[in-house]
Amino acid sequence: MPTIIDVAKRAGVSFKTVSRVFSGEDYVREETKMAVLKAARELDYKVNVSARTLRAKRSNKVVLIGSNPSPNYRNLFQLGALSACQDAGFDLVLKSEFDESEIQKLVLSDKPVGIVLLPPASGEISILNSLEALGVPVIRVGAYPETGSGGYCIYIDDDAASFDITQVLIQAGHSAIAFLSGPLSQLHAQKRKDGHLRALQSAGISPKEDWVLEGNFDFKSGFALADKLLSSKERPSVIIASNDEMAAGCLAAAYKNNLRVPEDLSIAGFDDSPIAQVIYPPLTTIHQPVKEMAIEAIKLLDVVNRKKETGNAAIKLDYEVKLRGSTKFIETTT
Amino acid sequence: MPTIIDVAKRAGVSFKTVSRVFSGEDYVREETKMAVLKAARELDYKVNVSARTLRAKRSNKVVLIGSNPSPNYRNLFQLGALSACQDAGFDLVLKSEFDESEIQKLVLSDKPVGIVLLPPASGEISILNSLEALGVPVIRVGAYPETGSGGYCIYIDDDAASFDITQVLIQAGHSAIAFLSGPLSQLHAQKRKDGHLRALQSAGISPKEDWVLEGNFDFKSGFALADKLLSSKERPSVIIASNDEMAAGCLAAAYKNNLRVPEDLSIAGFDDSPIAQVIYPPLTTIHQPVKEMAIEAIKLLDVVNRKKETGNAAIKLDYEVKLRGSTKFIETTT
DNA sequence: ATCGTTTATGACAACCTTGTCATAAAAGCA
DNA sequence: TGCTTTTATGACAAGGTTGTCATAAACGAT
Repeated sequence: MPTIIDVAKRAGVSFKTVSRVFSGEDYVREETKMAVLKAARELDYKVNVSARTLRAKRSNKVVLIGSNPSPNYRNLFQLGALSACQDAGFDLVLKSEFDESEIQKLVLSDKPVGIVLLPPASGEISILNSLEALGVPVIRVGAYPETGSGGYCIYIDDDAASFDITQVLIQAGHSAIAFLSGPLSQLHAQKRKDGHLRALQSAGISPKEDWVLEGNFDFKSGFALADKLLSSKERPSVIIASNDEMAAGCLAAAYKNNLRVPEDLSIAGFDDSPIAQVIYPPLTTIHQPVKEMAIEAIKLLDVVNRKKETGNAAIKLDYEVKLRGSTKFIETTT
Repeated sequence: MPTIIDVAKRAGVSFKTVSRVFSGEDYVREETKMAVLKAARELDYKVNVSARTLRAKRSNKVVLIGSNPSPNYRNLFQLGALSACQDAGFDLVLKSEFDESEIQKLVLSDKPVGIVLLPPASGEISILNSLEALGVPVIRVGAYPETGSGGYCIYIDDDAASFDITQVLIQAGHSAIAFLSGPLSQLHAQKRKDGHLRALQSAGISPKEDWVLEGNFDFKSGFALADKLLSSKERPSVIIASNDEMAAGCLAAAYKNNLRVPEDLSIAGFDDSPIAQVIYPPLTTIHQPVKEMAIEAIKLLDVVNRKKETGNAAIKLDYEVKLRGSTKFIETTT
């Protein structure tokens, strides 16, 4: 493997200049830069990450902490993050849970480029604070800038998305609408509920208290709650779940109760995770650009890494209502 | 952060001796070793991986190449590999696909501890050969020692597992059995089919040609094939799919065709991936110890890494038939 | 023309570990 | 005993990069 010195010789400059080119330092003439890059290309030079890390006391690791209960969401995010990391030359290190002392050790010994937090960890202020104290850039996915003082946030407008999907279902002729929220201690779960209620209100529908239930973002709670809803006398015509896992649970409960979807019951989810299309009928849901969020997260870290200073920013991405087979359009007799 | 030198001072030995202790070299008195470890503990010393990698020209990266079409299988394996890597002090680098030139570059520049291949890449001899030529240890998951000359194999007996689940269903009273195989170019897909046919034969059931179909290990092909099976005149009483994704597709097709599972149709899968319990009814399937396979894979690499030499071995793990709600036991009127 | 500032480049040390070689003590053997 | 071999430890260099400092040229302002 060629080193910086080989490239320097070939380009006729000092090895320090080559270093400058590859570490993105200033003060290299455009002409010199080109010559260096040409020489590097000819030799197929690759920077030695270990040496760089050793000297610069900064690794190329990105730590992804994913304690999200939905494996589909996690998996999708990982995939996006993975390819973005490959492009940026970062190593993706996965941690399944947030363990303060472990992370602290990791940060101190490895000096990672940054830490990406998935919900619900991304919403916990105590976590944010302890990471900021370590001076490591933090990207919070699915968290809002109004929570916590700093860090970088990447999010969608959960409130508006929930409003939209509810509105669409109302326009489809539904009025007996049940809603399964996530744990309300999580801000995005709360926002999804808020948006839903707002849509009901603006349509003049008063929410039935028994039909707004709190789940846990997983299949099991979705199944249990929907089973309860469907086995009682008065049934909703549609259940909106706050994520796709819970929606899958609703679907299961429907079949258990001998109801056909969407003929007897409509179901909607949230996330558009892979599971949405691996069940029958495919799920009406909110498409969240999870992969794009991952890519933005890594891009952000790349910028922060180059600038060598931490700041803060918030990126709001667009969502999309996906109408699929799990919801029925009721003919309104006008 | 303390270095090897700090530890050496505290323990009253040379830094080289400390290095010996941490890199597992021979020729350190037990007594000295203990003193070093004590000093290291007191200082909370951690080896600097970059420095080690730089000097030893060997990284602590494990490359996991997962081109498996079942995201659930991949995800589960990743999780197991991840925690095992953390224990062993390895970094897990994920690659979604096998790209010969990319991998070659990676091996040459990073000198990874080893490469873990998931199916179907693990079964392709050309891949194995090109990796062996690079001299990097290869762990093949779901591949058989009889394929290819070397490397390390971790697998289950697909033939026997398929035999067993088929036999269980026959004993449950089924005789109209359809089977969806994976792509027969993949050896484990072929074995699952073989085991199935063997079980039919040993029960004196002659397989219907139209009921043994080749799918692609994904939801879509499972759905399409089952839809075809179920919309024809003569229906099987059970469909055995070669993995859970395809079984989920069968379930969807059943609902589409207005059939109740398991009342009108039984379904069985293979893998016991998370999806098996996130559908309704939960899937009768073969539990594959995917996490254990991942852990074994990393353990193997750890051993190989310490010995600094590549050999070969094969580890066969146990499977288990999981009977769940998706299959019906037919009362036999004796 | 002179001086201060910015731009561009180089020389050299430092980062922390492992590899190589040297050396001394202990053990094995004739 | 005297010799070779094994065990145990240390001194020192090397690995490829970036940080620091020095220096020279180019530029701008007086």
